[in-house]
Amino acid sequence: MAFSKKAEFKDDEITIAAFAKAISHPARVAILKVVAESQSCICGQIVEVLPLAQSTVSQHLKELKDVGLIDGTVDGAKSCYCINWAAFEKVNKILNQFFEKTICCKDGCC
Amino acid sequence: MAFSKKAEFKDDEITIAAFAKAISHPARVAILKVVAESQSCICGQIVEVLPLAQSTVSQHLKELKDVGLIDGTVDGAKSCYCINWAAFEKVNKILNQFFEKTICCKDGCC
DNA sequence: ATATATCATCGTATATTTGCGATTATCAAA
DNA sequence: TTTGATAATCGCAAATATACGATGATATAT
Repeated sequence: MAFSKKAEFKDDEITIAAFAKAISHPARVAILKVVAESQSCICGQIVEVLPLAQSTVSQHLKELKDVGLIDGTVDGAKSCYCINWAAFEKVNKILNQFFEKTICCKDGCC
Repeated sequence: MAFSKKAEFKDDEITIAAFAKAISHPARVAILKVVAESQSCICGQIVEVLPLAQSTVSQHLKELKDVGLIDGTVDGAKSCYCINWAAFEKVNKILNQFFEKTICCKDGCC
């Protein structure tokens, strides 16, 4: 393979793909739901409800944090994760725009 | 790793992740745009506008076909790909619902 | 019938992701 | 200070994804 070709695409295509990638694993979808819906968003409580080890959950949390969907604050020995609602809405908007703007321009193909 | 844990999550989480995965690579985002917007949707023409080899594009097309986003019809020696607009709308709806339904239920965490 | 064009599939190499245990760092409590 | 709890990070193994050239299959053109 030698190297990835991802960078050779258009910016908006790269952005859409990156955001989609963030939610392209069930664990991360589940984490977002748990963090959004629970009163507290302590890492340990997320681990409890997921069928994954603590270190694995931590990695998924990091990925979501890297893309901006969640914020993490150190709260003593614990870490508190929260949805970044602004980013959350932005991702929704960008994905939605992709689908809305990709409209049928063809007359009779297929 | 031994085995994937994807199957241990909830159905809707798996579905959302699978659809997101389909558009988690810039090449597939680009392909969807090209197929939707071009008058014809011949594989060769898609290859022309992408920085990828024919076999690679064919693989990405297969992934999009597997998830239902596009249909492929053999047209003589050529292959004609089209957006499955029903599936396209469904994916948009499901992703959108995930974002819309994941609302803030917390009062004062973080 | 042979040659050419188009595209899917196979085989392969490399990159990335996923997952876990072990370790480390930090804070709280004893 | 030591102990325990929490969570990030490291190191490793295995699975998946990405990418391409080569090959195969099919249809068209000569």
